[in-house]
Amino acid sequence: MSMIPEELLTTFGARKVKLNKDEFLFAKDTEAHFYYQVSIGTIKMVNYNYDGQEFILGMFKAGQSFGEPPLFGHFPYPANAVAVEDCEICKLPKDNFFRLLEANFDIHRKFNYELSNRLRYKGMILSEVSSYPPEHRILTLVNYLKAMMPNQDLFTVPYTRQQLADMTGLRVETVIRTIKKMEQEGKIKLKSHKIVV
Amino acid sequence: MSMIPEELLTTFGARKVKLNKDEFLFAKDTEAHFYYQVSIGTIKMVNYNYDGQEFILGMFKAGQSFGEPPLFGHFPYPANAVAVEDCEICKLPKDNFFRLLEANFDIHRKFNYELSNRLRYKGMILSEVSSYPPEHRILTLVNYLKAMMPNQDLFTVPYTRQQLADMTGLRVETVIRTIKKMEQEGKIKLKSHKIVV
DNA sequence: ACTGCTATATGATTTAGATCATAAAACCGG
DNA sequence: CCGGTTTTATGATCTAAATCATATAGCAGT
Repeated sequence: MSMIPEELLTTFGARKVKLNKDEFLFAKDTEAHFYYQVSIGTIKMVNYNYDGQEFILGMFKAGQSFGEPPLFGHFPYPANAVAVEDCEICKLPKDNFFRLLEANFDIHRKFNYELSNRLRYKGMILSEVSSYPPEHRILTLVNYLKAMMPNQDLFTVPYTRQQLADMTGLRVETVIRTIKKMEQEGKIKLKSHKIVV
Repeated sequence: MSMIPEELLTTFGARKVKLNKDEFLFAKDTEAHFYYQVSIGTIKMVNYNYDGQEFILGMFKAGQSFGEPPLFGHFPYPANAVAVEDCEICKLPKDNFFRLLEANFDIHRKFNYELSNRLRYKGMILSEVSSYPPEHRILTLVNYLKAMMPNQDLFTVPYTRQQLADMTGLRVETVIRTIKKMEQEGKIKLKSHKIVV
């Protein structure tokens, strides 16, 4: 389930760091020195524009890694990593990470898989944001989120309307109104305000 | 310069296919069976929405590969591959491609690099499309395109206003007006209608 | 149960960019 | 050089979603 088993990370010299909600782990445009993997909590990769509007490029939960593209691609961080809730993160120095990869071909392959799937997500969202109305954007995102879940029965979207807005390039009010409308039209179901698919 | 040297591709059984301008190489939502690399011409990865509006997810020229994420990530094509001009494409069956990768660790690494950089591009465009006005979007795209060029002197943006619109989620008219305004304000230079940076 | 904070809700107003319509350049093949 | 296609250009109008302004509901901690 984990991108890299924690024991293996420890063997290669990983440390754990704790973050409080809303704390930054690293900032956009800085250099990447570590491999990171969520142990507990949720991390978001996020960009802020001039007037503080957020755009969430990805959400990462227990077992998932994030912020590796700058390690592979040799460029500064394209976004900020921020704790959505209190977190515990495994942190492995870059060099050790590459040593670990060399020694574990299967894991190296796993990163190809992971990066490709992130490209898929970004391409999908990009097509949505560029030319589809709010309803379509939200439905596409929700369906994707559900499809990502191993367990295929009822799935409750674990995000607030603000977060959904920040993931789809919409404003909160628009998301609130759109979700309400869709519920009234029977296009989606809500359970204590959360979308259930 | 090439993602994979053509001789090596040939050794592993690659064939060449020719495409006329506007011809499709593969369609969104179909299964991926081949590795593709541009030999001559330009391929665009593109999505069409209900009323035919395009969104260009990437442009690929001689030496560049495209459409590999579905091979690595085991999902159907998330977009269509269309010839922007007459093209010649190297085509290698999936299995042979993976055999080639196994035999060439350095090339495998190169794909990590390439995928990471595409993620960077998509993340950048995504942040732009979601919350920046036309002028900013166009400038960001243009600067990125220039930065990608090995030769760092004068760079002429090789795209039409329609293509720029399709890459930034804007409409042609908006791109035309914005470019004209930026030129008048001295923010960019034009040479026979093309942006020069 | 009360307080404070965060999330959801909803109406009124504004606006940037899409649309629509039409024209003039620029380019291209024969 | 001509006729056709593509690209660039520009004005007028429209509209969906952003913005602004409050309000209410929900929840977490004391």
